[in-house]
Amino acid sequence: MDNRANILHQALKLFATRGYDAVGVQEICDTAEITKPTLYHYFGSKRGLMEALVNEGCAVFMTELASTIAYSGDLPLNLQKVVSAFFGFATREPTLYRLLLALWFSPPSNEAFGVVAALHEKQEKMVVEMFARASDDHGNMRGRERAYAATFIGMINTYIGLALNNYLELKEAIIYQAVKQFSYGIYS
Amino acid sequence: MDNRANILHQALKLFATRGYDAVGVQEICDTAEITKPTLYHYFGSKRGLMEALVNEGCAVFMTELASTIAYSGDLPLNLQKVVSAFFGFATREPTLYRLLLALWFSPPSNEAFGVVAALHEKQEKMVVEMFARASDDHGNMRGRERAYAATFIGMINTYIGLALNNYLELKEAIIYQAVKQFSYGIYS
DNA sequence: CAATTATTATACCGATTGGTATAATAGAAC
DNA sequence: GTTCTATTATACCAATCGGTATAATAATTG
Repeated sequence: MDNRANILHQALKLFATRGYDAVGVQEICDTAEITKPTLYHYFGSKRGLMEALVNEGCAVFMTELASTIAYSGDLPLNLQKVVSAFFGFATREPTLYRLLLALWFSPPSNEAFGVVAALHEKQEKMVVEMFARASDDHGNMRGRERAYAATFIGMINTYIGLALNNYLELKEAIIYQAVKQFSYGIYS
Repeated sequence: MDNRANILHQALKLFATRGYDAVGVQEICDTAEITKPTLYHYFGSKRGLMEALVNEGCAVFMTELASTIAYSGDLPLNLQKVVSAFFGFATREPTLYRLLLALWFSPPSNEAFGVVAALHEKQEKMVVEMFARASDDHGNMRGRERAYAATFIGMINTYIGLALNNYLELKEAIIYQAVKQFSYGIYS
């Protein structure tokens, strides 16, 4: 048995369903059928466990996202690729994404917030950069790159949140709808 | 000094900035300069304190919201009124709204989630009802009232979340933008 | 003033929090 | 067979968790 992977797996389930603060280290150990020193041997601290969880779980998606933001001269196509990458990740890893969403809206002073804050900063920087390059073709966008990026990511997360609560499915049609809807806000 | 009101005030600040789970009852008492039996005399439990906080803080807004959903025959006007009510509430009570947002995305098994779940259900029911009446005039909407309501509220909360993090200001123009943006998703 | 009521302070409850010191055990290399 | 290293188990730490029993105090009423 791979204890490390098992700890990560059980911790993710517990954190996602009950919250980072509400789950104690002891409970994680009991669920994974190991003891506390074992957990601390692998991760050093509860926060270290959380960091491993988030970073290793998002690594593939982050490189995937990086490749979608290269501006191609066709902004709608870029937007569509970004939305598709987010939706795909949320579909593949719904439990992890639920945890990320909860932490994103948790108070900044919360220990677990710091872990995902860096992640979201990277995401935002990527999307900001995409809009910055697009504003070479669309001059009226210049100066609003940051607001656009935040609104765009916010809308994506709204759709994902609804999907996680079974209000809708993240099918192809929703991708187009999201892009169109957002684009309308820009070109208005 | 009104101890009850003071406890509510201090608890709101602590919960909003550090999270419901992360704040202990003792800390609330210390901040409000009272003792634990006093707090339990007024609110019975930590959850009871939370309920009083949310219910009393949202009472005015909820009745306000109820008056905006009476369908007037002009859907865009209705949508605008609803958005305006939400934005107004979030502007008047940013700390409370930050707390509500965090709890809305917290795991359902979390104690504090239950407190706001009822509130959000009421909000959703109101908006669903509005869309249901509007679908008498707009037949192509029928059957999607619940999805529309969730998307609409989700978009509103996205804008409020961005405003709370200083990405934008909830001015009049944003209300129109939100309504237009959402409407475009419907009539597409 | 005496009696009643509302509110408060002190001290405590068992359980749990994140984290660790120490030593026993398992496996591999020589 | 012995030594070395990686991993594990037992037991513990002070601090805090939500909640409460008991009794002193303050304000109100008769």
